[in-house]
Amino acid sequence: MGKLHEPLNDMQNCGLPAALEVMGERWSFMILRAGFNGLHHFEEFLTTLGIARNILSNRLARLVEHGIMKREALAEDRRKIEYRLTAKGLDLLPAMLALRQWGEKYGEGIPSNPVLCDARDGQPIALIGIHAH
Amino acid sequence: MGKLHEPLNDMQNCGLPAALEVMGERWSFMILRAGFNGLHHFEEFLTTLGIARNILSNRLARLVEHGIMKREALAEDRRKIEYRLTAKGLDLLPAMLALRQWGEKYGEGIPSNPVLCDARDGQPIALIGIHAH
DNA sequence: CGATTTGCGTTGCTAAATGCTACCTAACCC
DNA sequence: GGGTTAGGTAGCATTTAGCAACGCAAATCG
Repeated sequence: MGKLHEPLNDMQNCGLPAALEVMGERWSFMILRAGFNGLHHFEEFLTTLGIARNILSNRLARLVEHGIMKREALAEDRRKIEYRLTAKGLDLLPAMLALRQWGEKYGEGIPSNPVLCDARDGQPIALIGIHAH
Repeated sequence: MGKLHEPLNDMQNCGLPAALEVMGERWSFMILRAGFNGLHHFEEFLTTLGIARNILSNRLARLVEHGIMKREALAEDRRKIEYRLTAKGLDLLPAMLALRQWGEKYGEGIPSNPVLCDARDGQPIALIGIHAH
């Protein structure tokens, strides 16, 4: 693998704080996961996640504000708002999966169900890991 | 790539909440990153991260409690405590890098400095992504 | 030896985030 | 119009984060 130590002085000069500004808040990752699983509506998130209404409202607004989800009222029923992951949001899939796989590996009584399978051969995808260039 | 939708009913039955129980707390990932960068002592974390003392104390204790770091007093100077990543903690590297790369990709004015380079050819490692089995 | 510094942590208090419950409003349905 | 539904807000209790000060034992200095 590679060398592990980078200069210490650029501790701030790094994408991690930027990423954590939104995704570090409570529920952000769970909402993201729900989004990946095909949920798109306020009440769906609400009942599936067991989050408080005001928090969910706030979190969705922040995700939209940061361009991770987009908010769109349906033409057929303008009460209904669709929250959908943007490209920026979809790009969080590796991070989400890596975190999740770690949780499955070390968590108690968590079935390691493969989330994604290859469309060609039906095999589960590989673990998220470090790969050479 | 694979199919994206998994059954909705197992929303809880998933490694993500388990992972977020520790790593979802504020500062956890930043402390982890500091650990990967060779920091091992309380005051180092404190000054480098700009975190409050009591929070750092609490967060380190929680990381130790969850087996992500281990706490060991140095023989040479028993005041000094070494906090080191365990195997479980090191296993968070892919998640941390994926998050960080995402932050670099979309963050403003964040230099995409390669954190890890291949020891053989000096090339930066590839982006964390989804790979077939 | 006593005095001081160092490393790590705790305590007390204020501010902010979270969570619960209830309420609000516009859009749809009849 | 009256009732329902989807999304969101408001008020208040609880939890967590943050700041500054203090505690304390191991090391170091004179």
